[in-house]
Amino acid sequence: MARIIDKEEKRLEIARAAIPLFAAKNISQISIDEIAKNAGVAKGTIYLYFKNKEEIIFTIWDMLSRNHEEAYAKRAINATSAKAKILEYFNFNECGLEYDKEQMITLYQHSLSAMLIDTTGLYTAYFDRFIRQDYDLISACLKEGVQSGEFEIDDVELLTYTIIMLLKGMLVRAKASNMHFDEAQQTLSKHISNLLQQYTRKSR
Amino acid sequence: MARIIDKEEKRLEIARAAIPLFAAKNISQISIDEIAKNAGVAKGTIYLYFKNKEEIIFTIWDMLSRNHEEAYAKRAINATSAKAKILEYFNFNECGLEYDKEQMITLYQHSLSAMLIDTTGLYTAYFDRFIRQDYDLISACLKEGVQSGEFEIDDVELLTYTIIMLLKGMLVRAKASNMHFDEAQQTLSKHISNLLQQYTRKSR
Amino acid sequence: MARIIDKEEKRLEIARAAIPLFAAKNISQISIDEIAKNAGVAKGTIYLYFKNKEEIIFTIWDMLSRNHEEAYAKRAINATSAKAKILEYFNFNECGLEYDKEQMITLYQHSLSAMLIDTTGLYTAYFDRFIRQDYDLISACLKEGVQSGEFEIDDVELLTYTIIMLLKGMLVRAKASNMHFDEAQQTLSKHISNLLQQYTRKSR
Amino acid sequence: MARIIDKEEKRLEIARAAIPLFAAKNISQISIDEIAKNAGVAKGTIYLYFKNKEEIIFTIWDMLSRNHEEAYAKRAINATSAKAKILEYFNFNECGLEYDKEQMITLYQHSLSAMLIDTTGLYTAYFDRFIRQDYDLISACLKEGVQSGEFEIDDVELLTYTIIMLLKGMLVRAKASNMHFDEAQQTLSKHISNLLQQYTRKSR
DNA sequence: TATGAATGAGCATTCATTCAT
DNA sequence: AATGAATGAATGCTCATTCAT
Repeated sequence: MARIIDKEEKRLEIARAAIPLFAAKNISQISIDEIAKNAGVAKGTIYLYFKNKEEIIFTIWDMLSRNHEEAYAKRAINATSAKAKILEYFNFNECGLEYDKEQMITLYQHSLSAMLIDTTGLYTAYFDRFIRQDYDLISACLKEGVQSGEFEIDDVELLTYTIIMLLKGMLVRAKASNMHFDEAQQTLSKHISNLLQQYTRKSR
Repeated sequence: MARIIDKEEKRLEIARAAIPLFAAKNISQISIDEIAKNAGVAKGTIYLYFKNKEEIIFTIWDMLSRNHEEAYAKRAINATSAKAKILEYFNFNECGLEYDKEQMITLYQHSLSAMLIDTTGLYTAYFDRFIRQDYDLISACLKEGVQSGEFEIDDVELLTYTIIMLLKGMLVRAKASNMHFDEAQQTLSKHISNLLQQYTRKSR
Repeated sequence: MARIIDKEEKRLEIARAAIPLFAAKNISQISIDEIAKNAGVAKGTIYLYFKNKEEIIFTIWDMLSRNHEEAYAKRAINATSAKAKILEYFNFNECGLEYDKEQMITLYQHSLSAMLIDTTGLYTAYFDRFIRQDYDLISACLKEGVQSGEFEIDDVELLTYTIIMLLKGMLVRAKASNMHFDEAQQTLSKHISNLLQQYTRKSR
Repeated sequence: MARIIDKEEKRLEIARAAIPLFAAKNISQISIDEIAKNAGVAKGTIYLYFKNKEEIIFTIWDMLSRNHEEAYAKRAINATSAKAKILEYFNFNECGLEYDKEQMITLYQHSLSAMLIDTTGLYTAYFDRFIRQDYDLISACLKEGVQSGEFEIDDVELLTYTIIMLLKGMLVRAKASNMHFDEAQQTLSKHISNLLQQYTRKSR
C-alpha cells in the first residue's frame, strides 16, 4: 500500500505556500525552485501536482475567486437593496480571512498584468471568464433594481460594463498611486456608490 | 549643436523602429538583438543611445504621449463644450497618424501591464505622471463645465477619477474581449458620454 | 516452484507489454513510468522484476532471439541444401508470429544502435554473443555445403563473416532508406543468394 | 571596428576540439558545457557558431567526410584497376592525418548509431546522402571495370549495395568484437578484395 | 508483493551587457 | 562613433530510483 495522501489537499497546500511569492514578485521572476522550497518539497514534487508553472498561478487565482464567491454568497443574504448587493460584491474585505489583503490585491493586479501581455490566449480566456461572471451578477442586480423601482436605467448593459471597468480601473490606479488595500477598497466603493446614486430614483 | 540634434534624432529613429516589436510582443520577450537588427545598427550601438532596454520603451511611450498631446491641442480648439473637450481628449483616432492604431492600443496595454508588476517603482512613477496629466486636464474641463453651467457636479475630483478609471478599465476590457481599436474607442466614448450625461444640467 | 514460474511469467508479460514502446522510440526516450503503465503495474513493481531499464530491453531481445531460434529449428528440417538452410536462417518472416514484423526489425536496429555507442561493454558483450551464434551456424552450414560438394570455398571463415556483415549492413541500409520489413527481407535474401551463387559448384 | 575573426575557422576549431569528446561518449552524454570548456570558450559562445548541439556533430562528420574525399581524390589517380580504385575508396588510412584513426572509426560508428534510432529523419537524411555518394562512386568503378573487361558482373547495382553493406557491417562487427582501426581496415579490405575476386574475369 | 509519492541531479538554451578593436 | 564577439548566469522540466506503507 502506498502512503495515503490527499492529492487535492497537498496541491492546494503547495499553491497556498506559493501565494506570498506570487504576491511579491512577477510570475516570470519566480522559479520553481523557490516555490518548491517554500512548500518544503523537492522540485520534482511540484510536477506531481502541477503540469507547469502556469497551472500553479491559475490554481491560486481559482482559490481566491472561490473564496470571494463564498464570502459574497454569505453576505448577499443580508443585502436589502440592489445597490447594497452590488457594493457587497465589490467588498473584498471579508473574503479569504486567511489571506493577507495586500497580497490579494497584488495578486489581482498581477493577473491583470499577465492578461494584458498574453499572446497565447490562455490568460485572456481565463480572465474573460471572470469578467463574464461579474457581468452576469451585476446586470442581474441592476435589472432587479430596475424592476423593484430602485433604479432608473436606460441601458443596463452599458452601466454594467461601466461598473466592471471601474473595478479594473481601480486596480490600476491603486498600483499607480501606491494605495493600500483599505484605501483602494473605500475609493472603489465610493465610486460605485456615487455612480449608482445617479441612477437611483429620486422621487421616493 | 547639430551633433546633438543628430544624436537625438538617431535615438528616436531607433525607438521608432522598435515600435512594431514592442507592439507585437511582451517587453521581456524582445531582445536587444532584435531591436538592433530592426534599427539597422549593431547591438553595441544601442547602448550608445540607451542605458538599457527599459529606456527604449520609455522613449517610445514618451513619443506616443507627445503625439497624443499635440493632436489633442489642435482638436481641442474646435471643441465647443466641456463634454466635447473631454471626449476629444479620449479620442485616440487622430494622434500619431504615422502609427498603426492597433499597435498603439497594444503599447498602452503593455505599459499598463509593466506598471502593474513593477517592483522597482520605475514604471509606477512613470505611469503615475500620465495619470496626473489626465487628472489635471479632465478636472479642469469639468470645473470649466460647472462654471459655465454645462455640468452640475458635487465632487469633481471623484468624477475625474471615475473617468480616468474608465479609460484604464476599457484597456483591460478591450484586451480581455479581444476588441480592435475602433470598437474599443467607440465603446469608451459611449461610456464617458453616457456618464457625463448624468451630470449635465437638464433644464436648458 | 509454481511461484517461480509465476514470477518468470509476469516478468515476460511486462517485457512483452513494453515491446511496442521499444519499437516506437529510442531506449533513452522511454520512461519506466510508461513501461509500468503499459504493463498495468506501478512504477515500483517494475523494480521487483528488473534491476533496471536495461534488463528489460535485454529480456525483450532474448525473447525475440529465442523465438527466431525456435522458428528456424522447425523450418531448417525441410531445407534440402546448405544454401537453403542459410537463407532460412535469415528468413525472419515466420519467427514470432505474435509480433509485428516492423516492430521486430526496429528492435533489431535499436539493439544495434545501443551496441554501437556502448561504453560499458554490457551491450557489446550481449551483441557479440549473437554474432558468435550466427557464426557457428553459418560456418557449419558452409562447411556442410563444401563437404557435400554444393560449395567450393577457399576461406569459410571469411565468407561466414561476409554473410554476417551483410545482415548488419542490411539493417543499416533499411533504416537509411526507410525500407519496410518485406523489402528489407527480400533484398537481404537476394544479396545472400547471389553471393552464395558465386561459391556454388557450377559443374553439376 | 570589431575584432577581426574568421568565423568559419573558429567554427571548425570548436568542432575539432569536440572530436575527442564525441569519440569518447555518446552524443546525448556530452553537454554543451563540456564542449565549450574543451574549446576554451564560454557556453554562450558555442551558440554564436552553432544553432544547436546537433549542428556540431554534423559539422564534425562533414569535416571527416571532406577529408576522406580529398585523400581519396589524391590516391585514386594512382589506382590502376577498378578493383584498386574501390579498395582505395575504402582505405581510411591516409585521410585526416591530423585525426586519430581510432577516434575516426568511433565517430563513424556513433553516426551509424544515431541514424539507427533517428525518429526525426534528420540523421537518416544526412546518412542517406553518404550512402548515395558511396553508391555513385562504387557503381561507377564497377561499370568501368566491366567495360574494361576487368569484371564480369550480372547485376552491378546488387554488387554495389553488397559492398556498401559490407562497410556498414564491418563497422558493426568492429565494435562488437572490439577491433582496433588497423584490424578493421585490413579485414574490410580483405572482404571486399575477396568478393571482387569472384567477379574478376579469370581468362586473362 | 505491490504501490506510487518523493527525490534531486542534470542540461540545453537565451540574452543583457561589456569591451577590445 | 560604431561594431559584434564574448560572456556566463539563470531556469523549467524529466526521470531513474528509492522506500515508507
